Amino acid sequence: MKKKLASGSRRDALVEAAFYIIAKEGFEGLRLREVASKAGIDHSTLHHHFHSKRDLIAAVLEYATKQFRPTLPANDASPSSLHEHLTFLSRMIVDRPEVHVVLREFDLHATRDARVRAIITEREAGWRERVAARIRIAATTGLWPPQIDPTTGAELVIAVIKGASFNPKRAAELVQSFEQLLVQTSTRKTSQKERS
Amino acid sequence: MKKKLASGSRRDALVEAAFYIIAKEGFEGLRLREVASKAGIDHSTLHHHFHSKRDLIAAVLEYATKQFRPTLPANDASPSSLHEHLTFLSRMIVDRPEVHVVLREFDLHATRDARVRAIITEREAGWRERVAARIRIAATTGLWPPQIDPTTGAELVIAVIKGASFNPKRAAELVQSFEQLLVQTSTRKTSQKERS
Amino acid sequence: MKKKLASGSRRDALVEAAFYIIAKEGFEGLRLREVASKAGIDHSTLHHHFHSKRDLIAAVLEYATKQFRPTLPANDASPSSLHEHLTFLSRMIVDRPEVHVVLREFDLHATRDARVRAIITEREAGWRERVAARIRIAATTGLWPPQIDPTTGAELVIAVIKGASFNPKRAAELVQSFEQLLVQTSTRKTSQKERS
Amino acid sequence: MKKKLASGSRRDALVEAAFYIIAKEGFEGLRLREVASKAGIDHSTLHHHFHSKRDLIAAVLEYATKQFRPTLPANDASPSSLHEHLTFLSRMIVDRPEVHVVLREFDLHATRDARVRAIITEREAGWRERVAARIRIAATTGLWPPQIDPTTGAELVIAVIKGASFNPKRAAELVQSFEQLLVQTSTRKTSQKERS
DNA sequence: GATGAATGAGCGTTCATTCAT
DNA sequence: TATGAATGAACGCTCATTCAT
Repeated sequence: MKKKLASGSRRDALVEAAFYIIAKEGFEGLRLREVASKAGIDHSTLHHHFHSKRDLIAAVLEYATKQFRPTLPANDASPSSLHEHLTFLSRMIVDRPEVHVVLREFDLHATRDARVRAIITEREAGWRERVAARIRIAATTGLWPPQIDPTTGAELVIAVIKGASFNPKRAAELVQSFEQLLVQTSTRKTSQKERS
Repeated sequence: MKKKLASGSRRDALVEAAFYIIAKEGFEGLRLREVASKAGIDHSTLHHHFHSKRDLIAAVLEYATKQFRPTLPANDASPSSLHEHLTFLSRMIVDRPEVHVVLREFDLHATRDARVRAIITEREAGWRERVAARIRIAATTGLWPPQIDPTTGAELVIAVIKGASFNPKRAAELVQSFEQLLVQTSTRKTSQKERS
Repeated sequence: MKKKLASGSRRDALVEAAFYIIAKEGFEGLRLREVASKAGIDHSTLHHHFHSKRDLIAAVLEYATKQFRPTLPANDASPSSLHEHLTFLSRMIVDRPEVHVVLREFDLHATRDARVRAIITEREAGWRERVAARIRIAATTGLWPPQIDPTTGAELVIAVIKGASFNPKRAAELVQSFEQLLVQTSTRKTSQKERS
Repeated sequence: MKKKLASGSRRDALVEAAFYIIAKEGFEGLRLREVASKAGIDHSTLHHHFHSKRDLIAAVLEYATKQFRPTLPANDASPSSLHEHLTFLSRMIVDRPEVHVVLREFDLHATRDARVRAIITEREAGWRERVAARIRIAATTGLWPPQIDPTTGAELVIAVIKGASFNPKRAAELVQSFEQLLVQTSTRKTSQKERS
């Protein structure tokens, strides 16, 4: 006998199953039958929860991006909030590489699926803004080089994170050395100001 | 009437067709019938040139990585060789975004296909070494911050390029601002030395 | 409109269709699409009932061997049970030559398919034993020449039946003359005993 | 460099290769590419020797039946010629089981290919006649029971041989016990005559 | 909501055959 | 003779989806 689950949790189980399959096999390896069987239900029942494969995929994207939320450091206004953000992200890459791997799959998938593209674009816009905000704060305390404008800087930060996610083993040191570039520049800048 | 092509060119046509399909549709959208018809031959003839789909995929990977070779700036020993490399790569992302998109597809695909993984690993090791070598030169002329060791630095450079390839529109400015971080750090460093 | 059939009967229909195709075309001529269309369903539905072609083939083998069961004379202990068995088998060859033809196909196929081989070996061992048992009874009543041991005799009987199945038109007279060999030997034996 | 072979020997090599493939894999497993590569030539060259697959198959049948010729005991008129024939055939089954296995494949194949059927029918008619002739001689010397007419007897002999060919391991003892049936009947018969 | 049966498009691959060289 | 390239039909099998129960 299968355990009866609360209304939404069967849906959640399906999304999680799909998430892990995409992480392991990529979009090429995503088969609804396998998703359903991982969630312990018949493959035709899956269609009661998701009208089509694309619906499930969209739900997986939502799930993947939400992985960040619950653990995101909230103190956005702190001078070290950029550092905290980078630390958080590089830890995510190390501890849960699947999350970033799946998101990279979605980045590439976005060009082929308008629905995915819309979600990705919107989420990324939000991320970019928040990073830019943290950069602005960091800039005021000498933790970000002022000659690099926050918007482009946010783009660079995002690129470093995405790039690092392809190499989870070295992601931590890689992000750390990126931060060295920022901080030493700023420190020096500060000391110059102090000297003058 | 069958078209007659020089030996090998049919094969090349198939590889190029597959390359562009992967760029547009991803691995999920790669169908041998479509590849063959794009190359103007019957789909069963494709198997005369490539034993299996995996063989074709491996050939596409070789093709994609070779896209860099012919246009790579050769002057490796120049002090600005790192800058030239970065400029070259960011231009590639802008001018031929497909090449990097396909390579990102392969990065993700590598985890699922040992043959692809082997090629990717080997090529990337070569790239990493060459970048590290350029970094060492740059470090001697103050174009690279000496506190960041060349090996980790190469990793960082690669991450920036890979990350930038997801955003071709802003790749140029993004890479440029990354270089600003390097140069200004070094410049300042230099001026410090001069001051002392 | 889809036809609705009682559960299992679709499966049976597929097995029977495959059986008759093998009888007519041999294993070389067995195509799943043809099997499915003979059973009135789409060829992909066949895979809902049989995971693979080999599964279907195994089911056909079970079906073919079961053709004997329902009509097998049960009175194994009767002195004439061997005769009844031979009569039954030669009638089968005449009336339903396909059954034996398919079984000969399986005999040859067994060397190439371990699953088929296992089933064939097991069934044949059972057959051999039952024939040997009937021979033992026949021997006690002078209907089997005692100088031929029942195990080898069973082998001989099976060989005669298999050989006869290649020539359905003359199978009856052929088996009959084989029995003449047995009976006359025994009769003579008996008369010898009587004389002594 | 391939050795140049005399005109017919390449053809022979193809036929032999096909023969052994049929023995091992059956008609289902017979692929011209494999035949050609076993004979050391390109698969399209095979079509210079055999117009079609059916032509090759017909040639294999000729080859298989000819396997008997060179070693067939010639002394047809000897009283023991039937015994010699049976001994020869059962030895063939033991020593070269492939020959009989292939012939059984052809027996079944005959129903589907008129050309094969014609050859088989003709060869078998010849065989049947020769066996009947030997039986007639044996009958005159008490080595065949006179109440079984030579034509039907030939059929029985052929059936025994065909049936035995499915079980090469026991073919020898099986044929031997068949002969016991014949000889003892006759011997007894003879002794009866002597007694009377 | 859950299931089993069914569908149809399509996939990678095979293979006998043809043809130009 | 021999080969490599090409063809087209067909094969076993997959998979998202539909539908009646």
